[in-house]
Amino acid sequence: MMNAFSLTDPAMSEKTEGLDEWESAVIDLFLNAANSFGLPKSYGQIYGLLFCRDQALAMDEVMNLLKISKGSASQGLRALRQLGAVSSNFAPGDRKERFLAEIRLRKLVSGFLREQADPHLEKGVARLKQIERLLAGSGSKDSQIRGTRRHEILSGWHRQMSRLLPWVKMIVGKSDRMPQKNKD
Amino acid sequence: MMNAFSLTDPAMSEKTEGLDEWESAVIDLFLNAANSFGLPKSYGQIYGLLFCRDQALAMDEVMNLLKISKGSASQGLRALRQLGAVSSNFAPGDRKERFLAEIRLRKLVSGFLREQADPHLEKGVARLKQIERLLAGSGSKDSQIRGTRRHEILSGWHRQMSRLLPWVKMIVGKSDRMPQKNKD
DNA sequence: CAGTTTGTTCAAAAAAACTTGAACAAAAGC
DNA sequence: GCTTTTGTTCAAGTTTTTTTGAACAAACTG
Repeated sequence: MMNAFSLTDPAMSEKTEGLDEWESAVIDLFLNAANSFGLPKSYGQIYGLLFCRDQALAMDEVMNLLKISKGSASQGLRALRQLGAVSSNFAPGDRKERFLAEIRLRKLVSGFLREQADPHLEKGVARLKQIERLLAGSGSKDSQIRGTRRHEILSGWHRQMSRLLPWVKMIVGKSDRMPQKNKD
Repeated sequence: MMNAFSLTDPAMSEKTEGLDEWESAVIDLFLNAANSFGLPKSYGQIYGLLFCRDQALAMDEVMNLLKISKGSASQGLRALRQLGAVSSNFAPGDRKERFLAEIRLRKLVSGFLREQADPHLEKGVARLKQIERLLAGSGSKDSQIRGTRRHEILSGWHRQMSRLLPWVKMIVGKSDRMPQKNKD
């Protein structure tokens, strides 16, 4: 139950034990991608590892392969599941929860938008209302007119962004299916 | 973090001297937005301030109104110009460079994508090539097959993201013009 | 039930990102 | 040329975010 395959060179196995070179490169790719999306590096590493594997991995395997702490693994896996980027199976007769990467881009994008973009749009509504409220307060007549214009501009932006998101999901959804395996 | 705006308290007006309440709220909105986009807070503040104003502001005015350092103001304004989010005019007979916010959403979005998304896509090509190279290296036959599949998936994602960006620019561009003034 | 395995939480440590301000350069005025 | 104004750079300081690991809880086992 411990490992899937043995390494050819025991001397090199200390550093990236259990990971092939290409896997390390993929993990590093996702590490950087996570950073760009404003997510912790460890989330990217975890996703990258699962992305490489056909078999679902348990938390301790993730910890050991990536050499990250229990806390990071636990929090990372939870957040990724929340984002819809990994799913978990409780294999029958096994106590461990095992994790698998979601590889359909459409799902990844829509999960990300749902968790990151949608909340911001909602908060935006509240902020616009607050600005509207403040407009009546202090300030010269001139400032109030200017403020009203700015409020209108921001409202327009908000409307446009709200319209954009469904399109993004749609466009990415098109032809999401990969050449080979279709796990849908 | 020293955010915020004083609510109806004249005693606190020292802090946000020169800013109306609604302006502070707008600046705070952009501060948060910048954070969400992975940009430093100060960039958001600077853009927010310029967004509020009809007149172009000089760097020292930005510094004083926002109470930020010279370094932040200088770097922030430069980065924002690079993003196409602010433009600068050298008023004739004036030594100071003065800055104005770009308020066309289309321009903001395309600038952001150009500076942030496009470079990542380019780097992605290089990374995919690197993975391809590593695939031939160490690893069992089984791992190589798996790696090849993953490489194909990533290539597909890359293609899709490349297709998406032009659409985003187009969709946001549509009806960018605001109800009132048309500055195009 | 006592012992073991599995997973969560959170305070403290470490790392990363941002801001500051003083030294420096560039250009204009005198 | 010398001084003043304007803007840049970057090392050091500050703040924020992320990671760690030990204590805790929950669930299974025998």
